[in-house]
Amino acid sequence: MLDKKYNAQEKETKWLNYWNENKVYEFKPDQREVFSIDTPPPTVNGKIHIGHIFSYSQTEMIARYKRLRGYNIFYPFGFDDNGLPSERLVEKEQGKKAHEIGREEFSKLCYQTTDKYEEEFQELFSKMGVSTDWNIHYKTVSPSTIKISQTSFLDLIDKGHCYHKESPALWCNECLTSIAQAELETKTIKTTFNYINYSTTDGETFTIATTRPELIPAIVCVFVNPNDEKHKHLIGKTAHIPVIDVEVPIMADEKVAIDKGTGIVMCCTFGDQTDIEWWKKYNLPLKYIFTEDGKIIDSVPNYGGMKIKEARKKIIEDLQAGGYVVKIEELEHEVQTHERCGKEVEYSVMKQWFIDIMNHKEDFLKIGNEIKWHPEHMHNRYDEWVNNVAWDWCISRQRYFGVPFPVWYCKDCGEPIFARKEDLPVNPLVDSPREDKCSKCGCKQFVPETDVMDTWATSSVTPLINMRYGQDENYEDILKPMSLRTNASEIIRTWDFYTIVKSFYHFGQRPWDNVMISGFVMANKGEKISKSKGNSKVEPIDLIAQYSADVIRYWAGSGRLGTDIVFSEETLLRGKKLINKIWNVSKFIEMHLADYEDKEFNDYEYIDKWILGSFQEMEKGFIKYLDEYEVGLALNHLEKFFWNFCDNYIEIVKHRLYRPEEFGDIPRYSGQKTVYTILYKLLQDFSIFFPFITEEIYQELYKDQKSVHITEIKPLEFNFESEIKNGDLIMNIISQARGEKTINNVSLKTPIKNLDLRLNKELEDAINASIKDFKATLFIENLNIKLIDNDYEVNNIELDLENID
RNA sequence: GGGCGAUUAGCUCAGUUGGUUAGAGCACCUGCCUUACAAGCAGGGGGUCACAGGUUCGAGUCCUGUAUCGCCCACCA
Repeated sequence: MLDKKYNAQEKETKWLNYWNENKVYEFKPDQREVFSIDTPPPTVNGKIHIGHIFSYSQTEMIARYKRLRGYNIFYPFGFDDNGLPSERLVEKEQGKKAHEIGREEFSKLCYQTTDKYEEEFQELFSKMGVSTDWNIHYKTVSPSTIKISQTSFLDLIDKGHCYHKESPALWCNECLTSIAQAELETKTIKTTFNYINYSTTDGETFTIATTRPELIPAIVCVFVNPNDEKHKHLIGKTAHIPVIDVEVPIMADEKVAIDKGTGIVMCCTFGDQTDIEWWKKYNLPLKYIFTEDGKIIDSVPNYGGMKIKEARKKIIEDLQAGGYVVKIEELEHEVQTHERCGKEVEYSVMKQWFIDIMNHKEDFLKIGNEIKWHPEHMHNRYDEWVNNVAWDWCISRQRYFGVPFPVWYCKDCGEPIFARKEDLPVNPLVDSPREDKCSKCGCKQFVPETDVMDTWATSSVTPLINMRYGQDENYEDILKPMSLRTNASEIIRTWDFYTIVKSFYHFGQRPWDNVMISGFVMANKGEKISKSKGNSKVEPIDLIAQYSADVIRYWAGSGRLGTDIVFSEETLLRGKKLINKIWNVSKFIEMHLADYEDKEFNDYEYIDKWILGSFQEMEKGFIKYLDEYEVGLALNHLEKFFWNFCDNYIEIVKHRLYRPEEFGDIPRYSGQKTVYTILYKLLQDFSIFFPFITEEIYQELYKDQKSVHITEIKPLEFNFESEIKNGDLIMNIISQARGEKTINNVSLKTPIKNLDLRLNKELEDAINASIKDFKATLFIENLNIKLIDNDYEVNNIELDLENID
């Protein structure tokens, strides 16, 4: 027997244990077709917020749907624990910087800390009912994944897509590491626009505006646009730079915008990306003036040793003292910052490992076209990024906690010596190469690579991790490509893009067939939830305790795919009501199935045909939405049917179920068979969204399988078009008659003394076919029907106001 | 500045390929203790579908422009 009230806390724990013990979500290859999901390994940085719950729930619903459609589900879960986010977490918890702790000790702390949080993460996601097989879960920094990342690196080396080169790279002088273009975040800051006078060696004065006067010591050239009538006469002359007292050439380049600033630009190595382009294009000298931790190098007179911002202040003062400053404007502009720490980025020049992006953009676009994007317009985001990406992918990080490069260098000639694939994983700081001398110069001493790989370099191999790439027992056949990748739109440019890059280089093919992109959770309309704003008012764990996982999932499963959603207590309340209703109607149905035996039956009552046919139609649409990954629309569609089922169908059939002596045993059985069939299917469909309460009801009433979650959705195959159409019209008439009672402020049980209807022939037949149900539902004493051509008219309702019980 | 998306009831959102009178939940108002459920049921009020043009017999839906918001990118002269 179902309990009078549903106790979510108790039942959710119960079914979690049950699923675990019975290995309901276990993946084992068999004859069934595999549906595989490449789900994002959350970054282990201490917090799972409601945004994670939102997007992971949507994926998980797809897993459940496909499982019910008979697929063998490969749905692993991972944690992205390597790299900067983990390091920053540990630094924060320890109150010390990594270099103060020491490399070995720091790594140990990183492992401990991420382990601790991963346990919490796993518990939280389990509580949400995520139907993953925890036996195939992974971490991006375990020995086996390090092996795969290193194998991937060596494979790209072998294929010539990865190179080591001294080249300008984006540099964060807070994190003390190089970073990739994809890790940039733009930020608006207030600064000053400084108009500074320079002169040519033949005495002409001209003005350049700059926000970064501290770069003046790095100036190598001045550019004007060759079409700039006002300034083109300066081309070819030599400029004298005050304060640092050097002379540089004035050159022409079309990239100079005539209407920006004064139309004259100083090129410093390196102030921005254009500087780097010009440096390469015109073979300009290199004047690198910053230290890696954000100071001016000592060899710069007057400013050496100062922090960048101090130097900026000082040099403006010096220029003002010399009378070179024309004016200073306040300016708000956008600068590029490192997304992990928010500090402005600089450029550095050092040897780094790069993966070739620029030579294969066409291939990456082609693969983007082969993948189905849901919603479709997200494909544009990808194309836009690939078209605009301007750098090869720098994968070296001068950090500690990550996948080491399996590389040593010859002490004499610098030639890299790679580990052998069969020896992986290796840590060059601890292990030695097998070779005893450099193949190039014969030197016998080696220097280990101290850099580690970028987080994305390792998380972009999740499909490889999933397929156990390069291992003896692997799933390469099954998972090339995987069925589905899911993530939020902000990491299309990183995780999706880099995974495509790697898949293309390793296998020459797409990593997945489908990509499903979720929206963001907004704190309020137009305000994204973010840690910096601290506007995530709700903790997932508290919400589960307060509302239950099923209810949270209702909220997470609402709305359109790829569309932002506002966190809404109202939606939670709506879910709570829906779940309550599912419970109550199940209790009702259970009550009337006490003597029920399921058997072949075809003699359905008219109204039963109506609801069975309606369900069949509804489920068609439901399946269509889910096949398009629109979980929210599917749920909406199902919910709408469900309330109709409760408020209309159940209200009609209850008379027949309660009083067989009046309606007959066969009509009662028809009703029983109908509610039995529909509740079973409703439980299946709802189980995608509410895995807990549906399991509780299923186990109590049906239990033809170990779990509702491994049953199979088999669409009904009735032919009840006419019953659906006319049944809906009958509902309209019932609604109108009920309205009449409400308007008269009387109970719906009030008898109707006389009801005069005008109906067309088809509808008259329908009402005659369901006459007992119809009269019982409305408590009709006399029914008079006249034929007309239109659908129907309710001509007269006469209530029996004296005979109210 | 570029790309993509959004803008529908007081609030949160649906509205498939253009087709009667634009829907739901919450909130509000009025009834109803009805042998599952008052966390319920039956009704009601509330919308110039962001704005301005256009295409069409017909536009919330298609086209153009504008505004506001969001995400991504570019802008450090």
